[in-house]
Amino acid sequence: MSLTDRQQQTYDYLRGYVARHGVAPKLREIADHLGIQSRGTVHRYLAALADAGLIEVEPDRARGIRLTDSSVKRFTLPLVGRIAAGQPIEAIPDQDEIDLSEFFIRPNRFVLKVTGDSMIDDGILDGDMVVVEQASTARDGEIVVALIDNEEATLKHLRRNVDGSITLVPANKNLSPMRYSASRVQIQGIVVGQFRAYR
Amino acid sequence: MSLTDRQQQTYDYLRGYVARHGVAPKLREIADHLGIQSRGTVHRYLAALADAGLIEVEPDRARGIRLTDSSVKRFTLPLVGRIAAGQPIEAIPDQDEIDLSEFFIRPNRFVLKVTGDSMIDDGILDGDMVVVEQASTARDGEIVVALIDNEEATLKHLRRNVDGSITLVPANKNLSPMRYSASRVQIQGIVVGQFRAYR
DNA sequence: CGATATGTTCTCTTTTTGTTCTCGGCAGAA
DNA sequence: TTCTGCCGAGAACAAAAAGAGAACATATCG
Repeated sequence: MSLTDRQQQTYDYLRGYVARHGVAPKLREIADHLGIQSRGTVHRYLAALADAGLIEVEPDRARGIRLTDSSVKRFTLPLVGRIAAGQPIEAIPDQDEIDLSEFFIRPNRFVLKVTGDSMIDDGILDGDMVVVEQASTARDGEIVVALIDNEEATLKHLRRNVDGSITLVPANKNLSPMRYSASRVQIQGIVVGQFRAYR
Repeated sequence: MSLTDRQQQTYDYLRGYVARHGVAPKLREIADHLGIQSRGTVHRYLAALADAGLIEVEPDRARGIRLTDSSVKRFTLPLVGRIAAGQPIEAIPDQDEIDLSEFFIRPNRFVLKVTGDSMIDDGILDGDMVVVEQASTARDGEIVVALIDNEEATLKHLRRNVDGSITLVPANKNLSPMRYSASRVQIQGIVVGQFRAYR
């Protein structure tokens, strides 16, 4: 059995709403979206969707609609493929969805907003957000949040020198690496991700 | 079991308050925030939250509310502050959490993995992911996924010329803008975000 | 200690939300 | 044409939730 137009629209709206808000809408909200006044009519659509097995309804509960199994992972986006200059979009096999929470969300992580251009050659621009994992040590070459003399916090590449001192290397041709004794530099975290929103 | 709107609002306020002040608010403060007079009503919400396992309440204690471990939202990260070269980390007031789902997860969006260096001057590197919103038109200057002659897909800045033709502008000094008649260029989406994982 | 603030429990009323129903309009099929 | 299915409006009702506020218990602080 297939859905009518209105039932399909209701279902589409439901999925989008849940993706955006994490909870189901009220019947009134669905009615507003469909441009109708009657909650009763909406209820009939929901009954049809429940009948088709697409949703489950908890009786008498506000927002008591659940999407069944379906593709309702909240934090996933479809990963369509690879794009390159001069090539058509290439599909990526065996990976059709990317879970952003697995990408970024772990314990002991936090977000910093970046000001300044010291990492611009690594594609970390002024205004970008970086995801930082709390750590007091880091491997050579990693991007770290370092606190110098308990005063200045910076974002730099870490380089350990043979004599035990530490060099903090910016990713910006106009800036110079700075060398410090190990005691002056305290590592606060390691950059594990970066993101940016355009609008 | 899921939360009602008011319970959710109470919970959101709690999390923000704790992040800001380090301690839980009083019932009166919660009531003020919700715009109601009754502490009793607030208490009922707290009971529901405790029932859901999101908080623990120490009886009769002022500010005796604790957030449970499980109350860490899966898709939010604490936004600690701003980091700049040569400055300590600066706390950002009134914004304690960043919801990555609000940032990225919307209907009609998908992710592409970028190959190539054509947008490197905009901080979009080889291997980065871009979040694309499906669209057939775009405003001048926006980064778009464009299909040329139904064959080649590229990531470029859009520039509309006065004669109606379209110029696709790479963000790479070594590459040149390319001009096409409007009929040859089909816009498939607008880049609304970008992210990258380092390990 | 007393005074005040805060949390707890309770009842009552109002509002919101979901549920069920009837009615009529409309379009396409028989 | 009639019949049927889908749609929308809205009334009436039930359940849940919200809000107010009183009364009391406990904590906190001078």
